[in-house]
Amino acid sequence: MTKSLQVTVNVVAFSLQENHLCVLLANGIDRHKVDTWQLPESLIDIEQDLSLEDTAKRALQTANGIEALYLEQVQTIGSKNRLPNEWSLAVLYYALVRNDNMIKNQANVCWMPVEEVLLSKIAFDHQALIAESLQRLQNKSLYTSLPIFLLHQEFTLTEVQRAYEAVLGFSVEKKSLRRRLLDADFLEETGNIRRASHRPAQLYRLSLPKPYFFARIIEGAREHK
Amino acid sequence: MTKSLQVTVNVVAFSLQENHLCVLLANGIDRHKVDTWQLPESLIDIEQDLSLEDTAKRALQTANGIEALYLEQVQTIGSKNRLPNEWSLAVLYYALVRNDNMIKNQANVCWMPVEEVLLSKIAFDHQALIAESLQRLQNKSLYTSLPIFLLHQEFTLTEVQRAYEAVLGFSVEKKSLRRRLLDADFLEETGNIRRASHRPAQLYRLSLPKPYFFARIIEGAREHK
DNA sequence: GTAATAGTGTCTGTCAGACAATATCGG
DNA sequence: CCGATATTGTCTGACAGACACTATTAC
Repeated sequence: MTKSLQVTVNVVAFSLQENHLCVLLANGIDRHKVDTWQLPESLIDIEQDLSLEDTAKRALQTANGIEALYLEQVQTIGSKNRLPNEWSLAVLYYALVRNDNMIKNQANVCWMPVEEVLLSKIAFDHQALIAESLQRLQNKSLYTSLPIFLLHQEFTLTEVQRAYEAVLGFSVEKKSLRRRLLDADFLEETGNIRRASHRPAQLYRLSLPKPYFFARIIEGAREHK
Repeated sequence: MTKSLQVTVNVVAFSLQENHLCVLLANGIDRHKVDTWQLPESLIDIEQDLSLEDTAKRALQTANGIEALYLEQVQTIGSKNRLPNEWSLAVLYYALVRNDNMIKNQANVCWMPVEEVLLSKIAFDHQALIAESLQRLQNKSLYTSLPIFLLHQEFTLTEVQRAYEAVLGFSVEKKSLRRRLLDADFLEETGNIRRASHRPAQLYRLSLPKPYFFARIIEGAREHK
């Protein structure tokens, strides 16, 4: 006889809140009882879900009614000791989410800054899952346009730079980034302009809803020899 | 009531046979009844396996008694329609295997060149799984030392070049590759020499059993403008 | 004008590709 | 010597980082 195996799908949803990269946590009782918070998750529903990605989307919906513009599978973790009682299997996804129209302050749900999450003891091994996802997002952001999926539909190049910086955790060189972005031909000017009490900025949008892959990575600041 | 879900672990094992990248297939009846061949697989054994990786290793063992020097999870595929009857879940790994001490011509097992596999109708959706794995291996080989894990413990730089070419499917520039390899400081000379009826070649080994990550990718031949 | 942010010019450094030249063996 | 493969020299080109400079707005 084989015991049946519990399979869950967990989603790490990232969004930007005031230039900080945040992660969606659910089911928390209290903002200060950190160990009650956990990642959104769903069990596979073999009647309802056509694919694993459906399950992941459902996990996001139940948590907050939000929709991901980008969803990527990270890894499947399975082991005897992951959860206290028995073998368990978790398929891990991460999602990139815009922070417009976002239901904030919904009960049992919060956006916690990643720096904070990585120092907190949240439920189960979910901190490790977040760390995995963050690392994947960071690596991939070095050679793709992924951080743009955290922005509104129209955005300035400076906002793109802020998004990269929030994701990567270090400052990126303005000119290099703009060169990459504009040379690559996946942005188009909307014709609109963002105004403030300084020089106005051109607004852009993505010409395709897919991430762009650059030929080289962002290298980061050069060491002074 | 929820029906229980079948979870298998499939492994795409790659090796080099005379400078051709090959994939391990199992359970075939006849070399020419292609649709009987399939990938090595195992069910998770919650008594025996401590982790998913254990299951993957067991899948390899049962198939051929071989051991992987490198094992990486690619993806988990789950959907209602993947297999004819019901929801199914497959955790996919790929493995890099040396072709020394390899049990060849074992019954029910064969190494099939990837070009051939990609044109054949093997069992289930296993061709797609192989295509996925190959793509991951190829992408990663552009910026890592992965192809070296297909070689013997001691190898010449020309053999490394052949391994890259077998994996990538295009020829790589000799000098560029040697520069990358030697500048990177993850190879050490063994002091031994491979002799033939021409200039002998220096033998190298990996100084660490981990893949090395280069800062840039192999770009491939430049287009003539 | 000033403050503030948007956007550009241009130099340097790194490293990949191209490809010719040289080195070292067996026979 | 020749044939074959190993190994090196060196030029070019693409593109990232550095950083100073100019541009345009609100006030």
